[in-house]
Amino acid sequence: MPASAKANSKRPRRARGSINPADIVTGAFEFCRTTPVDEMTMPQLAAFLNVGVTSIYWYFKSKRELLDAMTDEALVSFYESMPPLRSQGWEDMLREFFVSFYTLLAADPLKCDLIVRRIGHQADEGAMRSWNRAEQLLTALADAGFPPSLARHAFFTLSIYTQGFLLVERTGRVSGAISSPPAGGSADLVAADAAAAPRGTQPAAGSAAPEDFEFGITNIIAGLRQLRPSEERAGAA
Amino acid sequence: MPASAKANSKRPRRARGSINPADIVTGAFEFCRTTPVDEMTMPQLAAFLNVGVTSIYWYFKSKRELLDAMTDEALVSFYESMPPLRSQGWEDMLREFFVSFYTLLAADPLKCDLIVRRIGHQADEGAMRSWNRAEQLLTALADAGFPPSLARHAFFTLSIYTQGFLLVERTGRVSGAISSPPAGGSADLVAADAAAAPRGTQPAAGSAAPEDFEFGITNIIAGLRQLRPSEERAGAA
DNA sequence: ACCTGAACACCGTTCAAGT
DNA sequence: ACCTGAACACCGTTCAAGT
Repeated sequence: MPASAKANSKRPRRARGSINPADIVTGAFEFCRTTPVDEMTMPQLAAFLNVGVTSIYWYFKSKRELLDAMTDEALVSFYESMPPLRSQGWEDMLREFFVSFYTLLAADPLKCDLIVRRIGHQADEGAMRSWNRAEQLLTALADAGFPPSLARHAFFTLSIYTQGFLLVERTGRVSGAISSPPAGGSADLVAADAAAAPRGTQPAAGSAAPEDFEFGITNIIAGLRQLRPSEERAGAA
Repeated sequence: MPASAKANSKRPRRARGSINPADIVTGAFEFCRTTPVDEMTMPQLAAFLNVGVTSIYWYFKSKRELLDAMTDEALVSFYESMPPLRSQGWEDMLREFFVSFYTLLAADPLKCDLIVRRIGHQADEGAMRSWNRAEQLLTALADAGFPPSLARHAFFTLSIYTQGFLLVERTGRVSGAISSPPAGGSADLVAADAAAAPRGTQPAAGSAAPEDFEFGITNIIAGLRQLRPSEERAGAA
């Protein structure tokens, strides 16, 4: 090939039906295997997909809309990959569910960013669909004697805790927060250390996270055990 | 004044000592009384402060550094505005502390954005300083028979829950999540509704938040009561 | 109908002055 | 030493074509 083919690109024009929304979203996910979503750029994505930037706007009328589509897909895939509940007792079911919840998202920064960190951008049309596992849980709680409102609160509390943990972990503020007494004896609730881990790469998931996460779950479930109406006279009436 | 003084601005050059980091940070806070931080722009801020954009870069070598400074100040001001603890028992102390925590940040979107939503950008030099209230709490827990590691976990769990709640609330995903049974009986953990509230303005803090928040605190504290080593033989040895 | 480059109004940041 | 406009390489988005 000639040595100095200056600006040799001029990508050929693509055929009429050669792109579609699904491909774009899929491509965006692939692109984000390399780059954090927050850094994904329309021109960059277009180059990656080998289309003109403006072509993307034919299918998504804004970047936000594209991110919404990605979030929808992330949610569906997330729900699908939640393993079915094996446990029988309500306590184990709750624990199992939220440990799966946490594990899945902690292992997938992109999904975590889309699902937990992204802001209330949408009504999550796609969310309601594949969402029956929660029902299962609520039912189990009802069977165990929890009144509906208490059951929902329980579910909500665990969900908030899980999301909070993922958030704080993802922002790298969690590494030695619990395990290591800060020598002088000082603790900090929002920014315990964040100095230990290297900062260049992905926040790098603080050290002892999984056990620390499970403690909170244990704690909340213990509380629910206590908050549950006593069962002695539950069967009657 | 003449009708068509086209581009009449040409702001006069400022004196040599007329800006300083403190003023810039203060100005930025003032600017954000009007605009969400995420939308604050260096040119906009400069215009608001009546300085050249580049002047800001003399004191802060990047926008990130400026935001860090803002976060530091937000943290200090946050700690200072935490009312002193009145309660005596460990349970009430914990509740009081985290309710204050929540109330303060829920009422101040800017501080919430800087402290909770911003990412692990720094070691929070300024945080460790005014941070003795947590000590107080840890001590109270120790006095109540909690081993140090358990006390820290307790504190951490409550803190994570609080931050998670603020996050989810700030992103507008919380409004009717608990109070209203979704008719069909479906619940969603990440995006319960988000469709009810108007979306244009600030996420508008979902309806029944405070009670919902306190439920989780009650729940976690109840769990701690159960997790605490039994006191019967605590005074001995 | 679908794909596209050029262009617009912005951004964060740097440079090379001005005082 | 401090303050500054012009300029740079980007961004998201729109426009006016091209096919």
